[in-house]
Amino acid sequence: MERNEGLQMEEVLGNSSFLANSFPLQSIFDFSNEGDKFPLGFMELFDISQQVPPPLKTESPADAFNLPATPNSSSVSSASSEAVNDRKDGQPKTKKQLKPKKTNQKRQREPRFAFMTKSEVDHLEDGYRWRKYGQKAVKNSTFPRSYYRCTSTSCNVKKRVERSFTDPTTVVTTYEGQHNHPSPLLPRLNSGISAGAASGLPLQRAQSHFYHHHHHHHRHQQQQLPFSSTWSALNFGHNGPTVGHSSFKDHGLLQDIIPSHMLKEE
DNA sequence: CGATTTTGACCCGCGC
DNA sequence: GCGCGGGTCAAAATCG
Repeated sequence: MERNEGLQMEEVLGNSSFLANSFPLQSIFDFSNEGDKFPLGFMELFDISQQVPPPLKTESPADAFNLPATPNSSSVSSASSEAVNDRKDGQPKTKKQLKPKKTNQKRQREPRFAFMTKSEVDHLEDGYRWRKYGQKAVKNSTFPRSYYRCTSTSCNVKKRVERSFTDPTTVVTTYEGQHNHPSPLLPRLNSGISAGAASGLPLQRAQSHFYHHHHHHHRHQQQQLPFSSTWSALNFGHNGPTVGHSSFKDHGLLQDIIPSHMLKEE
């Protein structure tokens, strides 16, 4: 029952609310390891134009995110490498709608990383094309969670989007996997970074903060935003992510992105 | 008319 | 073994 990563993150976010006050939008990254071929902390990649001190032991994300030009702030969560669930396979029971997928292989979940962003639109533009393949109600939340998959063939990157229940102005976006192809959009700014992205570094575009004051006459998701501002690259920092304010080791939270006990706790 | 979204059925692991 | 909850499929409906 406790697998509400989003909520957990909210919690974190909530703790660092001061952050929210300082920045138009914020995000929380959640990833776990396994791709740390880069010596850089994600913060550095975050804003390549200016060097930021490594986040390694930052207790408060805010410190590290003292960038005027970078509207995004982040914290790390964790990812579970646990074999979560796969799809179907096995034998058709008595139903007719079974898909004969004879792959008994457990789909190992790829590391996931998530971040929260203040935004009115649920689906943030990130330079890739996605096809929605599902939507489910989130427990303890009135907002649903949407599941997207990268439309590029052979690219199995998945993305999950849900609005925070405790803070409806924020959306939690969780990415799973890495793109193995360049972004279909984007002018041409993948010079040095593309290499990193291609090798194993998830690259995520920071959202611009002037998101909302664009216009909001309807509730359509998918909104084009000015690709210009900042680029943020996420790097897995082996361990020692900065979440919330506590030291946050990798033994509790890093297991499964967040057990959630948001409202049930008390 | 092809690509994408919608949406209920189905799957699966887990806790009881 | 059943029910719950998260996740996925796929047919029908929509969109562009």
